[in-house]
Amino acid sequence: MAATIDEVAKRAGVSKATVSRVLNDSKPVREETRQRVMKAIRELDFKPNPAARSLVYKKSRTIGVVVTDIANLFVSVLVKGIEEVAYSKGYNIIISNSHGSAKKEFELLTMLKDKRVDGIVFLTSNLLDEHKRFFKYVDLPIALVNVSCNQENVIGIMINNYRAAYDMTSYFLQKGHTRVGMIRASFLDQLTGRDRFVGYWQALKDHGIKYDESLVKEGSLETMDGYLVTRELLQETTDLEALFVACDLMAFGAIKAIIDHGLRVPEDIEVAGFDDVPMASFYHPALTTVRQPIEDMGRFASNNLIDLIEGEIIVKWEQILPHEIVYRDSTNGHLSNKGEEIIRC
Amino acid sequence: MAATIDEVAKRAGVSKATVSRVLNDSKPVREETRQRVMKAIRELDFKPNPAARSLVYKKSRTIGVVVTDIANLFVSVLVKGIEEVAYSKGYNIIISNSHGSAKKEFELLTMLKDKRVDGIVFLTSNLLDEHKRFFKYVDLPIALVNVSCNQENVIGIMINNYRAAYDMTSYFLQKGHTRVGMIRASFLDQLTGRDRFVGYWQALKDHGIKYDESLVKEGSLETMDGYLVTRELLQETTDLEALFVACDLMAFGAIKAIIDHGLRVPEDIEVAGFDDVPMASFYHPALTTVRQPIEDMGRFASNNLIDLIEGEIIVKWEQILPHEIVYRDSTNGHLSNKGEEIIRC
DNA sequence: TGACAGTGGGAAACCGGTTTCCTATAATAA
DNA sequence: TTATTATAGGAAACCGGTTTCCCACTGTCA
Repeated sequence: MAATIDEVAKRAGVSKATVSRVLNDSKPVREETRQRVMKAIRELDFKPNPAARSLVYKKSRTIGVVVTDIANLFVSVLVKGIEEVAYSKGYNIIISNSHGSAKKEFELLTMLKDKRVDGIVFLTSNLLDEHKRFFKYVDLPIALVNVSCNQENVIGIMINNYRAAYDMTSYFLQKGHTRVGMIRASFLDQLTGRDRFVGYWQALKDHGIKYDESLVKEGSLETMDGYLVTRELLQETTDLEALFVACDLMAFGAIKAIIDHGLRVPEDIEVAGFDDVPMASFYHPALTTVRQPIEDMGRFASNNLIDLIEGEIIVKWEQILPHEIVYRDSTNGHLSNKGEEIIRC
Repeated sequence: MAATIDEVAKRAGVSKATVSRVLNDSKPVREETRQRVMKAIRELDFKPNPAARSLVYKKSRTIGVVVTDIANLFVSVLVKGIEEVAYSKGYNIIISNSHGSAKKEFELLTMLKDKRVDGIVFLTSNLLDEHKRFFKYVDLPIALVNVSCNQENVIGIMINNYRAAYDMTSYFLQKGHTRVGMIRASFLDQLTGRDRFVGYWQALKDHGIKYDESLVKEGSLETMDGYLVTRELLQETTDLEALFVACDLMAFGAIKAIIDHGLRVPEDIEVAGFDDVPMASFYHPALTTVRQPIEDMGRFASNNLIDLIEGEIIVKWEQILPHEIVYRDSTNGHLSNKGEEIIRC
């Protein structure tokens, strides 16, 4: 259907080698000839077949993206950033969902390797040693989001999760709360989950508050789980003053659970989330949260990965992006209490 | 790096034609030979190069997905459905965002054609005649979501938007409300937007309520716009009793605006949305809404498109999926008032 | 005028598969 | 035993590009 280089060559009265030269200006071509070729290309609406090109170049100009669940707000915003940069650099992305299963993740990584993608952006909720071994096996440039992995050809993009959690918890403590709970990511989630939990733990310690295990619950990263787990927490505890939730989606569920339990946010219990997904400011009450530059994280992942693919020299194998804390109604605004306020960290 | 068919052939002591035959069992091969080849394939971890294959088959086993904004909840859930089916059938999807701009849409459709995708799933907020002409030009199987287009090689997947809007509006009217407003999709959005508006309009008419233009506002499909537009509406109107919003994301913004305006939902104003995005049941108050089977719509789009690509006979060029109405707190439950209740339509 | 370098462009090899065409051998029929 | 027919599998063409290799032609210098 589509025109081939041979047809262009014939129409322009040259060999296909010449057409190729014009296409990529890889070798000087006489101006008059170039014009003839260009004309033929235009007239036939010729576009080189990417499969044929990949075959010679041994590059597919495609990057694979493995995520836990594209329907998750954090993930889809991330993908948006990835896509934007990839597209602008002439790469395509192919997306696949692992549903958080490590088995599926390996399956997908293998599939992508077999599809000959040039590199992979990988978002997992739990980086295992097995993953690291696998990275060596697939032998492709890889960009990890939210995790780092000190390994050849693997770059990491993240924020300082520890610091963010520490600051958010400290904020509660500085307001004088002593019963501050946390909904953290379930145990499997080692990476960001652990850092955020440790930040919480350390802040308590530094403020001389004893860590109380009964105020900490674990959930997967979904709204439903935030709801269920918080309901449990409320049934077991009566003096909770503030709750730090490890991601916004769970925080929405947590707030809902608190209200359904007959308490008010922030009057009875203050709640803070993590991520600043697009909905956070429109939830009622508007959610105080740690703003991750999610879309930027996607852009960076894409950008650095493509640099790596194209053989640029990588100086920063680990990229820590700045985060902000956004104070909104769910914690009754900032200390100074002037409505939404953003603190850059 | 990766093994080629020649290496496999050499190792198995056969010609590459034979390896290919074993790979695709396209012609009988002696069992003993097949075993030898299989062994070589296993030992070299050989996977046929998809670029080389595409070149011969003139098929890329890739489908392009053009959406307005992947970070939108409706869209990402849709993509999830698309991906699931495509993956299970051995297709990859490549995603691109149009940001709702028709110019970008044409650019992307062209790009996908040039990339030699086998078909395209297309989600637009506004189907123009120019699009239809373009479909002819790209000459590829196309699946449209939320729109139909009576044209060769173009299939449509949608729900009965008119009916859903009609039912939802009637519900308000049956409760005795007479001042029922609507936030509809902005004018550009002809397709689903129009059907939903006409459903609202017709329901009013059938219940003998005069259509009042001042109760209808338009917004893009984002939360922020729902907020802004509702705020305007509230400033201009004092006797609003119920509000039907054309999509959940805008409905969240609308509820927020009502509360910020000092009124209560549902006590003062009842609000209903459209879509049933994952967050709807966890918003506070939980949102009454039309449940579109979004993920299923994605699955159907993917499935039917692949059938079309593979030359199956298509009987239903237009697929109307069933919708449901989910009654939740934002309208104070169903007529019978028994909490969340789902009516299948 | 002849030797030599520089330049434009064609022929052919190549990328890694699939498929057509054909031959050698085994199996069957006469 | 010979003629005929299947069957397995090799050689080569092909898909649509890029790149190497080489040659013809032009312009420069001796």
